[in-house]
Amino acid sequence: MGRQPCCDKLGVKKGPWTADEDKKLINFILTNGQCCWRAVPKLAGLRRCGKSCRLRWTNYLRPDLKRGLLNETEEQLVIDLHARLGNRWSKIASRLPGRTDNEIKNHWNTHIKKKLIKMGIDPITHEPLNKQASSNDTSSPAENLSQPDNSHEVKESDGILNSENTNSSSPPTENSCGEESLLLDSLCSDDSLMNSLWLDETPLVEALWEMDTTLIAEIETENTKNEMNFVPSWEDNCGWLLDCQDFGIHDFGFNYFNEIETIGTKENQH
DNA sequence: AAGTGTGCCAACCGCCTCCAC
DNA sequence: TGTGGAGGCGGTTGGCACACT
Repeated sequence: MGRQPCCDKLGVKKGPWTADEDKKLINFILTNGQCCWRAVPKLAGLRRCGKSCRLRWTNYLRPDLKRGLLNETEEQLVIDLHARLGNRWSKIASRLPGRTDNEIKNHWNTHIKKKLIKMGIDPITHEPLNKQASSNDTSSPAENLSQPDNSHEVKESDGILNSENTNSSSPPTENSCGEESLLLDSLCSDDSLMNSLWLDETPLVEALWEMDTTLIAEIETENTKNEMNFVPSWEDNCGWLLDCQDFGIHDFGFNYFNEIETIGTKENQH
C-alpha cells in the first residue's frame, strides 16, 4: 500500500480559484491563523486540497505579498543568490521580502534565464558560455552580475561558503550603482548571512528582515525619489484587492479584514 | 478578421524532510 | 529505531492573453 493522498481526491476541486473561495480562505486564515493545512478546506468550507489552500495563500493571498514584476535590484539579487544557492527558490525568496518562491522561479524561467543567455552567461553555472576563453576576463558579461563566483555548487556539509574565498569581500563592480550596489554590497559582505542560509539557522528570517529594513533606510536616504518599495504597507499589499472587481470588495474591503482580525484576536485570547 | 505562435503565470504533482508516535 | 503523516519544495503543465502573420 502506498502513501495515502494528502486529501481525498474525490470531490476535490482543481483549477483556478474563484473569488468566493479566496474569500473563504482569507476569512479562515485571518480568523484561525495558519495551522494544519489538511484541515483547512473542511473547516473553511472549501472543496480543495489542503496543499492547494496553502499554495493559494502563500503565493497569492498573503497580505504581505508584493505584486508585479521584479525590479532590477530584485532581479540582480536573484541572480546573485542563484549563483550561490542554485535552484533553492524558497531560500532565495526568503531574501526578497514580499516575493514567493513560485514567483521568483517563474521570473527566473521566463525572464532572467533568457537575459543571461543573451548576455552569454550560462544560467545554470553562471559562467560565461565560452568560459574557456577567459574565466577571469573582467570584460566578460559576468561582470554585470556582480561577479557571481563559480563555486555556487557549494558543498552544504562544509558549512562554509566557498565564495568566501573568492569574492565575498570584493568591491562592487563599476556598473553597480545606487540601491543595486547597496543591496549587492550587503549581500557580498554578509558572509555570516550566507552561512546561515546554508546552515538553516532559525534566527535567519529575523536577521534577514533586519538587514533588509536597514537597507531600505539606506536606500531611501540615498535616493528618496526612487520608487522602490521593499516593505510595502498593508494597504500597498492589499491594494490589488481594491482593483479586483470580481472580489466584491464592497462587502469584503479592509474593514472586513480588520473585522476578521479583531475577531481572530479576541478568539485567540480565549 | 481569423488563425497560429509565444510568453507568462497560477496551479498541480510528486518527492523530500521533519517530526510525532 | 522505524514508520507514517503533514508540510515544504522544486519541476512541470495548462490555459489565458497578447503578438504576429
